[in-house]
Amino acid sequence: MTNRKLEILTLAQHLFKERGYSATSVRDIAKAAGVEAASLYSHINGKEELLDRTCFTMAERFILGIKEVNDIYFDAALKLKMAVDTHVNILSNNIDASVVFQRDWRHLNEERRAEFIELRNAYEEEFRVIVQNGIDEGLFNEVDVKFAALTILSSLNWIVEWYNTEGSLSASEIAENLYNFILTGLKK
Amino acid sequence: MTNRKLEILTLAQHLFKERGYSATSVRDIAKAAGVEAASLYSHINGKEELLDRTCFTMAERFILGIKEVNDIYFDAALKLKMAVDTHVNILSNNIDASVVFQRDWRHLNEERRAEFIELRNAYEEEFRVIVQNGIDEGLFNEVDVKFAALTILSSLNWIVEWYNTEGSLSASEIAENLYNFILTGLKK
DNA sequence: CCTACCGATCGGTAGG
DNA sequence: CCTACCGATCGGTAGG
Repeated sequence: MTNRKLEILTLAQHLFKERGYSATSVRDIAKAAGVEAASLYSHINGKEELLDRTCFTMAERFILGIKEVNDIYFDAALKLKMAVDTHVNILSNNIDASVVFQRDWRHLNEERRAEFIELRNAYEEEFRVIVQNGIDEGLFNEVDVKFAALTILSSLNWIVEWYNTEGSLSASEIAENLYNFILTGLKK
Repeated sequence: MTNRKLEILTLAQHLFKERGYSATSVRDIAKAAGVEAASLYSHINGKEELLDRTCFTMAERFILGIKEVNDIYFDAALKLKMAVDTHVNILSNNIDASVVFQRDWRHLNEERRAEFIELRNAYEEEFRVIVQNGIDEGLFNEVDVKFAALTILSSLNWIVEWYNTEGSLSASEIAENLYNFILTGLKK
């Protein structure tokens, strides 16, 4: 990918985040890039390619992250801690792309959408395995594993709605707070 | 609101949920209603009215729900339990509208969007107050109140992504699971 | 609720 | 990277 193409992709991701994929026109992206709409097509195949790259690049990042965590750590609680930390770090380092990844994957074409859902399921499965390990090791309560994994991921994903790089909490601090919340809850 | 208008609104909410507000055309809605696009305009003022009604009707439901909870209960843990139950019940009884409420409010016009954000903030504030009460009463850990309220709400809101009325868990069971998770976390 | 139609904008192409 | 342009579709209106 050329520098210029990456530049266009980054601009597009920002617009997609702000307005949504469908409500962002090729002309909006062109304007942000300082060129005419037609000129974009010497760099990209079409609008959908920008969505596709965003969704699959993010999916790869998340999957790579969780695989690394699972390779390095053995204790389920530590695995969960590191998985949360990795997830939050990927989100906070790619806020625009993360929102698109979470919200606009529905606009992928049928074939790619199916592939995307498979990748997302594989990622969620890794979280389920960690929770199951924790239960087997006697560390975690005997919760519904599927339910717990979804709840954990949803509490993580929402941060893209309010996270900003100039906020009082760093990504690592947010991850630590979230991990503590997931592990011990509100109760004193 | 006439029956026919409510019918059109319900059909629109379903399409908005599936495709997103921007990617749903007036003709899509008309087709679902079994009429020509022009015929819709004897019932509605425009596409945006359908979004507006959806967002604000849901906002009112949530706010009414939390006010009722705060009026009836005094103990912070019980308040939280009932707030979670009410929230999950509203979500599960209005899945289509809930998704639109959560995702597509961005497409409201500037003025209405500002009003909407205020309502949402007011709702979140009620959750913050409950968490703060719990801390003051010595029931809850001394967490960051704003952070905790956001995390609680995010873990609740995600259920619209996978909830289906024929699933093995009822809305009340889901609410109970979520409450237990929020209160005590994973740790044994 | 319909037919007929509006101007605006859409994603994208041809040709340079 | 541009000008010029394409057919398709958009939200919506006029008039019945």
